[in-house]
Amino acid sequence: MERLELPLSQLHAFVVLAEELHFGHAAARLGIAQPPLSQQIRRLEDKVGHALFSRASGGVTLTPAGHELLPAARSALTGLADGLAAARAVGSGQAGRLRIGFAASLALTVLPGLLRTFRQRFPGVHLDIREMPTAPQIAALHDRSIDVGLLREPPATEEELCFRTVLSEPFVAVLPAAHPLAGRRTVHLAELADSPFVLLPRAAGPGLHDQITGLCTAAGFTPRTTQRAVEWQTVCALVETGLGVSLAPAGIRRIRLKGVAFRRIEPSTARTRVAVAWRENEQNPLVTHLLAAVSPEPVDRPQRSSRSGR
Amino acid sequence: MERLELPLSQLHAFVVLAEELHFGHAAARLGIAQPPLSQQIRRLEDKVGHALFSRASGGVTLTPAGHELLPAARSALTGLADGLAAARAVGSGQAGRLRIGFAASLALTVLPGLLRTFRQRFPGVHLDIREMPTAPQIAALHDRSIDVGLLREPPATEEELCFRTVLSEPFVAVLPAAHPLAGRRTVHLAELADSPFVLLPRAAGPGLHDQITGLCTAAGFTPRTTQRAVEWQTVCALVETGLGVSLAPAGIRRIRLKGVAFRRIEPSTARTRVAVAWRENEQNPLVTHLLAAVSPEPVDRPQRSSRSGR
DNA sequence: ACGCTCCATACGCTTACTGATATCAGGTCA
DNA sequence: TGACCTGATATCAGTAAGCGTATGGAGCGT
Repeated sequence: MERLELPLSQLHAFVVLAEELHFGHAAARLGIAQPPLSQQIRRLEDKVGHALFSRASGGVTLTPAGHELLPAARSALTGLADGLAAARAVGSGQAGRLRIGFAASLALTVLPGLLRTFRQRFPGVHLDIREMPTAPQIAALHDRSIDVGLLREPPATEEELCFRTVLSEPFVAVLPAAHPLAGRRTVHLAELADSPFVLLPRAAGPGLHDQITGLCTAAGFTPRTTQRAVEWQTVCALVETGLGVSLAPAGIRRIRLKGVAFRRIEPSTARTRVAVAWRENEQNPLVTHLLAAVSPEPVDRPQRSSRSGR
Repeated sequence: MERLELPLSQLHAFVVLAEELHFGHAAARLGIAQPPLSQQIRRLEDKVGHALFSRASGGVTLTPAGHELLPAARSALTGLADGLAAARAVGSGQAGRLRIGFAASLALTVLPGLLRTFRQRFPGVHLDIREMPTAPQIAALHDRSIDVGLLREPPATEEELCFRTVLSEPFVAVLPAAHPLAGRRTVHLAELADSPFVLLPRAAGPGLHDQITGLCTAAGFTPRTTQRAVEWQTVCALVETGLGVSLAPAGIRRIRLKGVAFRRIEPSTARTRVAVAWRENEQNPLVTHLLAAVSPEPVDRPQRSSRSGR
């Protein structure tokens, strides 16, 4: 690609003149006087090395060379304008692509609302949503295969990544309706020591799993896991059939099953944190927009609930 | 199409930097120092309104906006370079299209050589060759449906058209080998008065037809046309079978048939002129090139045969 | 801590593009 | 022939882009 010194204004003048075939009218359309237009065309012709217009008496005409250049000039101008507009749209976050990883346990709680909010605000953005456990999310953020992660129990410190807590959920006990404790409003964790547990496989979310078993250990027992399921809905279904009890983030209440009761846990200090994660120095403005969408205060509401975490 | 002030040099710098992802290397490839390159990119980013590169430590990267702009910039640059090259080619007459009309009687004489010469010199040019009588050629030149005409007996004066005589051909008598005059080297026109004539229909070339009959009239007789044929080859074939004699431009000798003899005519001043015709103020350089190709002196031969006509 | 790489910034200079006004030249038409 | 429209030319000035050299500052490795 050799050096081509060529102001686009000249191409623009050329295209307009090719359309008008009249120097005066073209100059008026360009908002300049006629002599400058003559100069523009002349300069362009000098660069091409041949006449682009024939100024014979009786009217201005395109020469064959001009006819040849016209489509290239036109497509360059429009293509460039479009490309510029597209780049601006992407740059301002009105368009583009955002790849989001999310923990399975959030599919029913924070994720739907977040997506709805974001899609409303940025309809032009293509969202790539993929379910993945916390650790793979961290890895995916590092190798740039996702842009934002929605995960539980963020690691305290991670190089080049930022985290922000979105939600701090208490735990609830998941009990079959027939369970003796289901009549109570609050359940002490230790009271579940003898019940068989239904949990997610540890691999599906090691952080949350370890936290749950850690809570049990703190309450003085080791949970006896009789059954595992890969989704919370299945867990609830299994609990409903009386296969056992479970311990889950409060967001799970969204799953409404008749034979299942959700009860508050003591000690109530046990909480699981949901966080968004992203790369430091992220250049994609969509990430910033998503962070705004995920924040507890919607942008369009003036009030400040002062619940923002950092 | 709004005003977009955007030097192509910046786009070029952008594309090169996007390929190199290294300011120093890109600047070297562009043949400038590094600071100017930084300025170029910065100016372009200012115009776009967003960063196109991420200059994080560890390397330069394209931002999503830059990624969006890159293909548009690339295609604009290459498209423009191609368009410019094509326009130059057309402008210099190395490419393009040339529409040529030719009289039927030239199909075997000047036309083949002319086309061969021109094709050799300008292989990139597309030639549109169409057979048409003289008068339609004049009309076609006026309404711009052909660019060059090859015709016989050009009108003495014609508005906005130029003519140049290419060839001044004597006439020859076309005789069957068995004809009593075939043994002579030269034939007096009047001697053909009693022979039936084979001619082309007048409509196929009124100028030449009228000249032939005019010659006969000048020699004191009116040719008795017993047969007409639309091509000179057919005329010769008919002559060969003894159906009659004919009068034709000397170029017809190219048609070699055993039973046909071509003999010089007296008076030898009778000649038919072949001319090229083109529009005054023609902007297509191919026309000029064709005129050069049609001229008696080939450009690459230093010798001058001084036969050029005007 | 030092030096190295890499990019950004500051400064000064030159170029040339861009625009306007005024004027000229060629053609057409009344 | 003179009014008029066409586009070209001449001249001038303002602006901005382009370059180079010199320098600054951040990050990284030894």
